[in-house]
Amino acid sequence: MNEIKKEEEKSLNFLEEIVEEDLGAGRYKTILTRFPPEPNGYLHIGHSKSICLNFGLAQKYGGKTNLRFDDTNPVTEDVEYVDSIKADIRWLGFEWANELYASDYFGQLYQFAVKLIEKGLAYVDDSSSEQIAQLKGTPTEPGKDSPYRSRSIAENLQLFADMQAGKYKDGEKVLRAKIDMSAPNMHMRDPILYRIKHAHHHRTGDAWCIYPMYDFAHGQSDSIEHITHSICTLEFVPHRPLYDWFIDKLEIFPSHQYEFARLNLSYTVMSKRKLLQLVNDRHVTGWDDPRMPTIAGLRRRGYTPESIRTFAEKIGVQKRDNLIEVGLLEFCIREHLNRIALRRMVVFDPVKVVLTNYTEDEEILKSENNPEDPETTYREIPFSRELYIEREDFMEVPPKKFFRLSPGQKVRLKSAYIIQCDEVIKDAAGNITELRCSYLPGSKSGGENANIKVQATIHWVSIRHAVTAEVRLYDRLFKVENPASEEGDFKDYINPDSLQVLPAAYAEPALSHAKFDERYQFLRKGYFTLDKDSSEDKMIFNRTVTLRDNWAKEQKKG
RNA sequence: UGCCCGAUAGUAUAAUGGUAGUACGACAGAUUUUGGUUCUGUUUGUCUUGGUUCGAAUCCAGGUCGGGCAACCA
Repeated sequence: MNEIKKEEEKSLNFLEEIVEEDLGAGRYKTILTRFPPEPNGYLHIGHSKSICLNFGLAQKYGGKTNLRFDDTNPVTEDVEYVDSIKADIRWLGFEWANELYASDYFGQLYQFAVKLIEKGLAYVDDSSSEQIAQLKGTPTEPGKDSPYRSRSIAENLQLFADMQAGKYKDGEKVLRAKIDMSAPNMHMRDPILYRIKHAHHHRTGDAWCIYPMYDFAHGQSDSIEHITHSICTLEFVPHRPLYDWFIDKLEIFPSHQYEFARLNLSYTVMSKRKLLQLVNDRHVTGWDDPRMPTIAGLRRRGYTPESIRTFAEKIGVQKRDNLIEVGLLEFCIREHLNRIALRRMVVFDPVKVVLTNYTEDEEILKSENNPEDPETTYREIPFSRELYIEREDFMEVPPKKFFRLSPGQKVRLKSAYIIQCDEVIKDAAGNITELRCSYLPGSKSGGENANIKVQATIHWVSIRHAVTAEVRLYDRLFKVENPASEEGDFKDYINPDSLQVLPAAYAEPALSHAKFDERYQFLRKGYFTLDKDSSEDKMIFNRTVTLRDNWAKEQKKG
């Protein structure tokens, strides 16, 4: 009976449909995908969609995925990025079949170019970039042939060899495909195949002074590796005819390109160019600033690989432009952290509570590390006469639906006693400095008065036993949903309050053993993780995400 | 004003000629020693106009709107 239901739940996305169709028709025995980053920046959450798609597709259908660095432009690329990209993919939980570089194929690509020249399908052009742009025409007007277009095959062969041999300076000559200067698709108007760059390449060093363009490298690299499904983003759709043209003319393995819509996330930006600006202009502290949508930033913020993979799964994939609500990402991380995070009590903005009728020196109480854990373990929490509670958990004149502490009212201290507020002490300026309360004996867990109902349970710490920690609270980086589509400079929409630092929050002593790979829920506050800036004598916590907060919602309603 | 891609609740995503479904959100309620979690319920949608058909989100035609394309970037 569940057969049909299950079938429905597992509806395929359009890429899975293509793969199943190809496999079913026997076009391939097994599939091979690839993730092809250019090592010129850090990976971001948008890349994780592509990573999950490429690796996920291969995993699902028993195939493999190559990691291939698209390193055809030596001036923008660097090994720093190669290393970070590999680390990020591994952290996300994927392993590639082969680590490859487009630069591995420079020799073969050169031979492909020679073959095209020999077939009369490529020529060396001496025009300047301005002249080439001039003759290219516009989307609505056809282009015109270059004066160098009709050079003989022999001359082209010689000139191209000279280009490769370093006889010319940057920009003096290019190699172009001879296709159709009046093609309605701009990419087919004799695209440039090779340009001269006397630049040091991070892998091939100074072996080459000519470098292939993206269009002449990507498809051929796919083909060399026998990639069956080359999945990329929508902006490459107009490149596909060219991708196919090269494969056809070169008579090489027919890889096929398929395109999907890139991920856009609300309240952030997703282009490397913009992210680089944020770093360079010091709007953030680096590529791994916890407010950045980079994988490194999300990791430092406390996101888990599982949550990002779940997110990629949930957003699905299609060819229409999209703007995903960041709320969905937050849902995914909360869902995971709720299951794994250790509960701890931390007071951010303290107000002192003195239990006037508490006569013991101290006592040790117990509290769950994680109530969601089927095998719940417990930690010890010291309790004493003087405590801190959150300032916002007390109101002298409470509004209607305020359930917390107020004069004459009772609340429960989590895993401890019920207390009642008897007296409010203020300084000369009228600020509340201390709350004099009485506790209800026998009201702690297991006690004879433990079942008395109170409206709220709040967190607390014993002042004498508290440890301090710096807490960094993050908010969205931008004030608007889609900064990239807004008028003017996207940086004008940066949220000035995206970081709030609390130099000293008061935590229960159990938190002093915090570990870098551990996740914590500060009760009623949110999920936190230790930041890499922490030292032996100073703990620094990043807020990954807040808890859902219906009380805040209620307050907003007025 | 050329070529290409796209349009299903607020946001995503299914339904592949036959009951418009799911998730997130929102709203309401139950449970709760976290105003958390969990559970239950409610809410809102096929861009438009024609056509084909017994039947159209789906096929066809026109329109509208959104996006991409004129780097010696990828």
